[in-house]
Amino acid sequence: MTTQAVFRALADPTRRDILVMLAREDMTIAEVSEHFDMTRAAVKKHLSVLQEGELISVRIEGRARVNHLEPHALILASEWLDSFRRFWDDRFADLHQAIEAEKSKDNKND
Amino acid sequence: MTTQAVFRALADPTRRDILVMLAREDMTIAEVSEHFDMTRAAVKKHLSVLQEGELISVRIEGRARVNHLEPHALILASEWLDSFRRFWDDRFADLHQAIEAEKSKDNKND
DNA sequence: TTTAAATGATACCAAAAGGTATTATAAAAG
DNA sequence: CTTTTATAATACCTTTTGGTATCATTTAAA
Repeated sequence: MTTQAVFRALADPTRRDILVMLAREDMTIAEVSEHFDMTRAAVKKHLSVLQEGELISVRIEGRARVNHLEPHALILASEWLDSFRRFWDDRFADLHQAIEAEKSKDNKND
Repeated sequence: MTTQAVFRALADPTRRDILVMLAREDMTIAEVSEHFDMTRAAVKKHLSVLQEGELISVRIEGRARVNHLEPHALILASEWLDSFRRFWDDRFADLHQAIEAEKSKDNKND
């Protein structure tokens, strides 16, 4: 697990969506695929990238592969970002409202 | 500024290194380039990506372009990750030591 | 045991990413 | 004005990325 593997995994919007989905419940490849307009093979590739970055783990149940969120690696990214916190902490309150506005725009664009 | 633009900007190790450098002091393209084994043009491209993600701003001083860290966008990424915090908070203490070990390996691999 | 379901594996393709080299501009210095 | 410095812009190249299609493999079900 490297910082690079984690940030690379987070760089794709499909993969970030998959993480959000897996935060709610474990899912098979087929179940994850239902939520996207792409082939199962493409989704499988994204899941492989997430697994390489160790953001998810997989357990095999019969013929199914059940994907499970592994938050461990996310801590790495979170801590990397935290090292910049001194630059924004003192004006965080001022910025908070602006960020909320940005985030609502975001949902339409991502 | 979108979540996508921010995570895309963070996906490259050179760009993350640039952010760390700019956290210490504002720098021109030439100054940033001195720290990397690539052409100024390549560094300029990375700076453009960082600017598109609004992780840096640029002010023009004569013929120089001075790059400046803008932590605002980093908050967006930080908050996105924080939404997963409930998955790791209760076992954070257990994981902390393992993460420190991972990070020291990291510095060699990134 | 045949068949259907879930996934794995491979080859292939187009677009994007990361890089170089080259040429053009704009501003400071002599 | 000429020259040097700092950067911009463009064309080009190679590798990676995100996707498809196809075929093989494994497991559950009829």
